[in-house]
Amino acid sequence: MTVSEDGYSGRTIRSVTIAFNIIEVLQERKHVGVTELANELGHSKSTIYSHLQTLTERNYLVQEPEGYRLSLRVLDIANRVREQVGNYDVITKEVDELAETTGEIVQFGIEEHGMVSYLYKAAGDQAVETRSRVGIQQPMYSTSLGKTILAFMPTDRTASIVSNADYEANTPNTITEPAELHSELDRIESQGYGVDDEENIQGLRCVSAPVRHEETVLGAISITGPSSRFTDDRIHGEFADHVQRAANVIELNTKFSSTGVSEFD
Amino acid sequence: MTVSEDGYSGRTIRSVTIAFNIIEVLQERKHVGVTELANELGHSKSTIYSHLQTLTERNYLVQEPEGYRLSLRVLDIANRVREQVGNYDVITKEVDELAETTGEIVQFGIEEHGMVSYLYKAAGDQAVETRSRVGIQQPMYSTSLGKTILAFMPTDRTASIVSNADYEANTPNTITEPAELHSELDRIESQGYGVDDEENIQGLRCVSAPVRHEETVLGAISITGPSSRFTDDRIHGEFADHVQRAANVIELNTKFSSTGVSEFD
DNA sequence: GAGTTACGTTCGGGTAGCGGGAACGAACCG
DNA sequence: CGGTTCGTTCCCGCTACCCGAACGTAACTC
Repeated sequence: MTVSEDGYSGRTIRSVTIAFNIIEVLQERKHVGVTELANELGHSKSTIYSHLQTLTERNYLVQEPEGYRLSLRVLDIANRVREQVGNYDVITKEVDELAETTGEIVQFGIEEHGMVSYLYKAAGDQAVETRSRVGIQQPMYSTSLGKTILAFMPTDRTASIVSNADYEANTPNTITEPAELHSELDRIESQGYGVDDEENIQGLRCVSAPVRHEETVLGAISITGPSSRFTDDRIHGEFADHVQRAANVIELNTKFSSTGVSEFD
Repeated sequence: MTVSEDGYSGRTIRSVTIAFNIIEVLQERKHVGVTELANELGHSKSTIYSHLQTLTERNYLVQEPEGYRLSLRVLDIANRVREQVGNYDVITKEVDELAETTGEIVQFGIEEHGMVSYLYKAAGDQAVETRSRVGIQQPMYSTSLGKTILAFMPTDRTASIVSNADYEANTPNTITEPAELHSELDRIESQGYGVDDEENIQGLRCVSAPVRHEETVLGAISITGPSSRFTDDRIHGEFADHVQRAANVIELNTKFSSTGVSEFD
């Protein structure tokens, strides 16, 4: 199968766009009414109404006296998605344990669409706030998870992502040059783990280790915390050890539950 | 706001239907290709292709060499939905504890669309298999959760659901008569908990208690297990106590996080 | 209780946005 | 190298969709 490069020429379907606009508003606010949505999304009430009917009939929405709201159906889909990803149970176990022992934020991320998506997150008792949340995306080049995944991907995929990213400096430390990124990736590949030194958020440092499978990476696990607690010594010492050990456990326990048979030549 | 009765006259939108058909196929199988989907759903490849583009652009799908797959974005939506429901954390805590102490299946359900939707489920170490799963729906009249919720709802809503349900006997014990159901609901209301005596699945019995808030019900919590272990004595004794206590804890901890202000007359 | 406002819902028409079919290019096979 | 199968593209025609306007109803005001 061929995977098209970026730049969508295929048409995007208007009605579907509207439907998901509605769903995204409903993510933010629990109950929304027809008129409210119509104003917000710039469509007529009748249009919105038809969409709401469709979504309700399909059981993605529920109509209540206060307005429409997302139904629990989404939870079912989410569970299926979790099941589809490598060994979700092992991942949560390792992440939870690491969060408990270190007291910091521990996350597991995978690559999607040239960005990092967070699959699971646990916060230890000293954990600071971050902008990440399960299911959302962040750039590859400015996070330790992203860089670590990039470093262990097949080289062509890495190259494609590195060259197609639009770099934006979140902090003075953010890497915004493909060349610089490539050499950073080489360093990560040889040392076996990646570090984010306030490149994504000022004051926060992270360490990540990859979970590898055959020729590619399933994802990576990271510890995040304030620079005050994340000294060079600890980062390259205990923290690097921790993430690498956890990544290893996940690797060993992950009987890659892919449906597709891996193709050998 | 007026809430329309069943019987959709509003139009349902074809493209949205197709989009969700795709998503539902992707729930079952991790990776699916264009041609495969086109055949399965009875549309041309170009149609499917446009939809896939739209969904991918919106980040609900990811394109991989093996085909398209659902992205982690869904997990974010699911988390939001959980946050929107009353106090999710308390509910999981109580359900987990009850599953641990009893060893059986414990579930929390709410009413949606005249059916029971499962919000959370935990299995104790002796737990048997059931057909329920988080996010899916089951009839109100044949489950203890459903009957219990019905019993404590505002009477007009109860009446509407009871009369609009299409009754189907899953087992010889299933209640299929509105009149009979109403008297069962009265019994549940007066005794404070509901029982399912092999009405939904042969060999399984359940006990449920309602979580009430002001004039209505937020949901109900239930214990499920094999009739062999669920004798009349235990059901009306320890099990009824357990669910009622847990429901009570949830009630007390639930600062109803509704956005809408409840209307008093 | 009339008048007002705001809501969800219904209906029909005109148009552009979709769905279909066919063709292209790229992999992969023997 | 011919055959197959995949994803992708393109264009044409029709229909399904979006809009606007009207309706019904609940709630609130004075």
